[in-house]
Amino acid sequence: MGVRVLVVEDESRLAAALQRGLTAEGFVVDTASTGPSGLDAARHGGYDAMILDVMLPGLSGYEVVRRLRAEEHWLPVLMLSAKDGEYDQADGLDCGADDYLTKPFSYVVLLARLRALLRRGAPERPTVLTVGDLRLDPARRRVTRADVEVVLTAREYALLDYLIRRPGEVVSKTELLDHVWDGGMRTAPNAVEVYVGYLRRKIGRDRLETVRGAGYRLAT
Amino acid sequence: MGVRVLVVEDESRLAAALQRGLTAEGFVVDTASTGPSGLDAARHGGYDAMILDVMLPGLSGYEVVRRLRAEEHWLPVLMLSAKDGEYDQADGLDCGADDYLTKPFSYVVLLARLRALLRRGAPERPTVLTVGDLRLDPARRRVTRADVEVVLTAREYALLDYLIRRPGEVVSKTELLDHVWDGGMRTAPNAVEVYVGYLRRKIGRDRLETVRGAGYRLAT
DNA sequence: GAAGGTGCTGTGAAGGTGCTGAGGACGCCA
DNA sequence: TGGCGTCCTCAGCACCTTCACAGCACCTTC
Repeated sequence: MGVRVLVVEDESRLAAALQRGLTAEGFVVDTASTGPSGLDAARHGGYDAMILDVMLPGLSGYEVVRRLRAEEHWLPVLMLSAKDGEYDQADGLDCGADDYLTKPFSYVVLLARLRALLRRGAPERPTVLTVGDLRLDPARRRVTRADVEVVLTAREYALLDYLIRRPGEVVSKTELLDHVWDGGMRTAPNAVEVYVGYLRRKIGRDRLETVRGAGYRLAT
Repeated sequence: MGVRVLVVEDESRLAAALQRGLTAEGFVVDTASTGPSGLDAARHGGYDAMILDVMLPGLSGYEVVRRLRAEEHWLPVLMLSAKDGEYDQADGLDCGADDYLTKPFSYVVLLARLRALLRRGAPERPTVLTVGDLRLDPARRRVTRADVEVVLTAREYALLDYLIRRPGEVVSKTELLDHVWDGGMRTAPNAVEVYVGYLRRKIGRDRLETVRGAGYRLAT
């Protein structure tokens, strides 16, 4: 007997597509189209995993997971949500979901994540990274300095993210270009200098040391 | 013998669920239900990790970690807390916890984080090269002499890096030109002499011996 | 002791390295 | 369409590093 998956999704076209696709992969799929009916099915249906939309009539996806967890049902939950900004990924994970996908998503990615969940491997949300009074929360994509939020652009954030995982170590421009920028993109090394400059203005000039001829170092 | 985990949680249903789940995963699990008893068990039980609720009778989870850390117990701690706003994630991390989960949480996520914590147990200590009171840390690209930082230029650093890996051995100028300078560049051997001079001024005159007609040797 | 070899160091030129402000390209949104 | 934010390039500048050179000190050899 196959692996049983519950799909809770009110958009009937998407629900049907998922059911078809997952069935073709060998899963046994049931669907529900409202919050309450999904919750009920999850409680009693003996499923191995649940794919759960956030926007549902009757009860939101968040609420469904929250109630399940409160009742100590540990069914793996993969949440789906439109990227409308109102809700974000951190909310989804905070309410007890195991993984999270933003619409529009790739079916292949969904499948991969579902399989990972079934293997009991929730994606690890990294801890909040801290260096001095600088704090970076990857799940929320938030950076604070002395508890004051610092607003960073995508690139600035990616740069800080890379550096803060190796505090005190010297990281070369080439390495940064490879990992923070797209390695194949042939961005000029000067871009690194420019963004180091931006970052310094936001997190403090002395926090990011230049090691001439070698790279940059986040002061510990 | 398995990995030993201590669960400190006063809600008995959750404690039981965790014990059951973690045991099924192969962990050896003990539980405590109050702050003081948890602290005591953590001190003396030889656990590999602790899962610790914040709200506990007798002594809060924060206080438990704080006291453990004050006594220099570095047991990995995963904190659990209700997201009621009064306490937040930062508090948990600030008081010395290693990771933090907000209730309601996903069991799979808890498992993933716990495993991450146990893995992280052995923090990677990059090699530091030492000769006498001279220390060179390649990752941080930092050189200290009697614990005082010595600031080196790129070339000086490269030279010292090369020499410190062969302490006590005589290294010829040609070899240095080949490895520290670009071998093809046809730099005059005098450059080596110049940089040996620079280095001597910074790390101490007697640390770098001249072997006339043969090369240089880093005194051990 | 003279002569030549070897190594040391101060000077200064050349060029390298990094920082910054300006501004173009692009995508997004109203 | 225009305004805005972001990304990134470019050019100019300031500063630092590197290295050649030359003069000198010292050692070795004869």
